[in-house]
Amino acid sequence: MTEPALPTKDRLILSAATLFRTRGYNGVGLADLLADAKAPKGSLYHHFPNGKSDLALAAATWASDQMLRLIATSFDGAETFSDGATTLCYKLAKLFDVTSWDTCPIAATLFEGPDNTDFRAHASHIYEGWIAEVHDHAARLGLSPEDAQAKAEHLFVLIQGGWALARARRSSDTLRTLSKLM
Amino acid sequence: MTEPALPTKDRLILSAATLFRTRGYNGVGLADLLADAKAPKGSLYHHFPNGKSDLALAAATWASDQMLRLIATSFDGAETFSDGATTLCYKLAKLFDVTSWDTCPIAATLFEGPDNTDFRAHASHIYEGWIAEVHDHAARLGLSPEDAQAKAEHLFVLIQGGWALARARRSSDTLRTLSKLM
DNA sequence: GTCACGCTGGACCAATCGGTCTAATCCTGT
DNA sequence: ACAGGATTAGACCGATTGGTCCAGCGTGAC
Repeated sequence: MTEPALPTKDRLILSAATLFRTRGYNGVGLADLLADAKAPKGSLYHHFPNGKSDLALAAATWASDQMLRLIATSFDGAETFSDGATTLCYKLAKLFDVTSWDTCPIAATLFEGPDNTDFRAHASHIYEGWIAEVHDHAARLGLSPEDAQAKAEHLFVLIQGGWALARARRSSDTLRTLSKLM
Repeated sequence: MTEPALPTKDRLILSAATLFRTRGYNGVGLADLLADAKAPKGSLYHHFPNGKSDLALAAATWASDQMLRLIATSFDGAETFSDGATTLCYKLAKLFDVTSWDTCPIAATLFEGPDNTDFRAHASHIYEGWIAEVHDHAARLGLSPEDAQAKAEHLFVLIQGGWALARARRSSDTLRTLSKLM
């Protein structure tokens, strides 16, 4: 399941991102995590001195970077904001089908942790990063700063909500029809 | 915190709904649950033979009923669909401020359980119930069946996504501006 | 060669997990 | 008053939890 060629630290992050995403922070024990990453307990606490919580922050950041890249590639070739938004929704739908993601990985990983303030701040920072990325593309495509901000937040809301409905129905179609709602 | 006058079974459901909502299914141990409900372990397994998972289903149903009632009261006095939707968003914003809800209670309770198929089916059924309730009000207010369904799903998506953003920002304002997006 | 250090492997720990079981108690119908 | 089911109270259980600790491994520099 996990590339054995990857360095241990990366394998831990990848396994954590995958498992937290599907079962939530509290739903995954260190035993499962280490078995999936094929790493011993010593390595975990060497790379992440604070253990599970440190790993969760790293996994969330990793997942966020993936999302940022998805946003960038969706809008890079777009002529209009609407085009970029539609492409993003279709890419997310494909991702939904491939990985059967159960939740927004950030929510699953960060909104349960023991140290709520740190986790919550990190989650908020990540979400604002996504919105900022969309905002920048919107501005580049000609929207006024206020319109760009509004559109970016609107798209965020649609994607979060659309993902929730897609998960409940186990169908990615909801995500594909999202762009019609903008 | 919990009314001592309520029967034990109801106290268990109420505590479960509250705790699962804020910390997620796996984030709450039976010890916390029983302490909050001021009930001994024997009572739990008397009223809910399958223990924690039975209780989670009951708690989710209870939370869903609350939401259905909120939808009904929002649309009952409304002249147009838009009016009802706006009222609902404002009521949810107030609820957000009062309870500091962290997640959609259904998602927090049901999308983690050990028996994924049962839990998932229950969650899906509950969500469709919300959409159906909105659909009926929309149809009553003059929308065609197709429009009513589309509007109901659109509102569901906006609320789910808007709640996620409101939670990250710790501000209910996001929910109040939602109705402008319909 | 050998020293030092980043990393691994896993034994071990107290605490907590969800769940079982039985005795005591409460309540209601007669 | 009494019977008997419904409910409560909590001791107890094995499994698992996240975390600590240290001995050993591999590999570079000198």
